Amino acid sequence: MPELPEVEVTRRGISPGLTGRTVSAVTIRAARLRYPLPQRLGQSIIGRKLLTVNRRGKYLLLDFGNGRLLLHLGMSGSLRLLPRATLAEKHDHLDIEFGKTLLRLRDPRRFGAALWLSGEAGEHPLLASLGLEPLAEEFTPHWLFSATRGRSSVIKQALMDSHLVVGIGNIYASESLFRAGIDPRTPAGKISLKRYERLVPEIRATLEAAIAAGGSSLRDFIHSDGSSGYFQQQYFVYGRTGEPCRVCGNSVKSLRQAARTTFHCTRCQR
DNA sequence: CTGGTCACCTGGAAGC
DNA sequence: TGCTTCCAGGTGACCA
Repeated sequence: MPELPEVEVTRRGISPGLTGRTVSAVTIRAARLRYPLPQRLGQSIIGRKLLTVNRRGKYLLLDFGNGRLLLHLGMSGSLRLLPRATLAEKHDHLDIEFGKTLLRLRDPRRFGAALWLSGEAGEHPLLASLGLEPLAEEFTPHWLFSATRGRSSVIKQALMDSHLVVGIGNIYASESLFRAGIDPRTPAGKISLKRYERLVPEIRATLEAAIAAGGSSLRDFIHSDGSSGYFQQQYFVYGRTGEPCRVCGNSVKSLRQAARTTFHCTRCQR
């Protein structure tokens, strides 16, 4: 379930080995994921150098100078660096070869995306409407307070709205709200500035801790499936229905919000 | 414009 | 054992 931390760890995992390298081959094995795959990608990037690997929200942007390859991992996607000759398996949809190294996109549930953006990345509709980066300086308690005035939707959904703030998915929304002591059912527009002054730092701390946890497995990243360590961190509430709250011992509860499961502690979060 | 719901896809777990 | 059903999740589409 790649949320912002997993995508950032992926970026840090592939960037050093690929930046400045020249594309030697491209293989596409599927017609589409969320969107049709760019079947002519090879014509655009073979012989060109990868200049940078950037992240915007949960999107990765590989800049080749003449355009950018936008990648999204959906909920089951992964990117790995492998030796060129590594045989492809069932859900390996896209390979980009850089000499003897291979960048491989695997995505069993096909919720991910690969798009070739020949124009300015910011002009693409998928990127143009994105909200603030939660780790950027602009994401302040006062900004979130102002942006949510008049919103009747609950805070859990507001945090997961990528047009407001990017990168926070179901896991980190529940975890951040627990750490801030806020009931996930509270309307976002009714939360005080004082409470956002607690929530914003907790969002940052949650994301940064997850990046650090994944970062510790970066060394394995190159040769493994990239999943080691990411999800083995200790969640406070996520996926712990019926288990004791790590802070007060009360039973962790779950509920459905917008067709998603939310986990919370009714004693710690009010 | 806002908010709420659903489809997309597949593998794995749970239920029978 | 083997079949069926449910669930997970990010995001855009769609509707009220």
